[in-house]
Amino acid sequence: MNLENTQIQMKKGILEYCILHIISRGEVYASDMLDELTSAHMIVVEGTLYPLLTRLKNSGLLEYKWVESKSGPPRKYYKLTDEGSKFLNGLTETWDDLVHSTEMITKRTTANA
Amino acid sequence: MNLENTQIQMKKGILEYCILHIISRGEVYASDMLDELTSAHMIVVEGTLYPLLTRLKNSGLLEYKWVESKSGPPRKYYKLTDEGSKFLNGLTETWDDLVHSTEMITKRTTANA
DNA sequence: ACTTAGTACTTGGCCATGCATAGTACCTTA
DNA sequence: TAAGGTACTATGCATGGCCAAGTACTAAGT
Repeated sequence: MNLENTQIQMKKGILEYCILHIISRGEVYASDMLDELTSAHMIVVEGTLYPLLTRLKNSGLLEYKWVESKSGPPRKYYKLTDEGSKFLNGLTETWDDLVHSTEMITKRTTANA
Repeated sequence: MNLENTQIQMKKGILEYCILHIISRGEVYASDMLDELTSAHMIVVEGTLYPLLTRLKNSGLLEYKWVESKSGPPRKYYKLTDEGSKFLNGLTETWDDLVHSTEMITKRTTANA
């Protein structure tokens, strides 16, 4: 039980939410997402992102099309399906609730025993 | 891959943070924590809380003392160790960073492709 | 004494997901 | 042909929240 491990645990599920949000704003491929996540200081590695995208696609929340690239192999450009949009709405509510609940606890200063 | 499952995943690690925070404000036992978590709308069940407390104690972040009760079996009253206080400080920073990073992504409205 | 209900804590196994690591495949450049 | 970069894939592990069942102690009713 160390800090680094808890950081990892805290990220579980949140990443899914962030990824769906990024894709909701326009068609992107994996490296675009990594760039944006990195610039927001949300560290993610390939080995996490690619399996997540595959899971989301297999669940019907995402779809992609192959697009030729001028500098390398073709890329998968992702976008949300209708189901993905609905799912994202649900996640947004869940996340907002969670942040709010956490604030109710951590902003309290009086004891309760 | 459904909403309920993602809610569960999102809670990973965050609960640990909330529990440590509650204990940091005064000695409490498990039911006190459940009451406060419930009133903050953070749903937690016994089967989650008790193992978590045991893990935190075994890691040296918590310590407890038995206190007799007038209405049932004795209770374990928990408090933070010095190490637990330091750990909580680290978690606070991690959580604030994570919330901030998530906001940077979810409050953006312009596309990036 | 015995049963019933309530409170407090324990234990074992399941599952999803982030991560580490290694690997495949394609393109460009020299 | 070789070297390097880019993009995607596959396998297996560790963690922690959950479920379900169980133990143990107290109080109240008969």
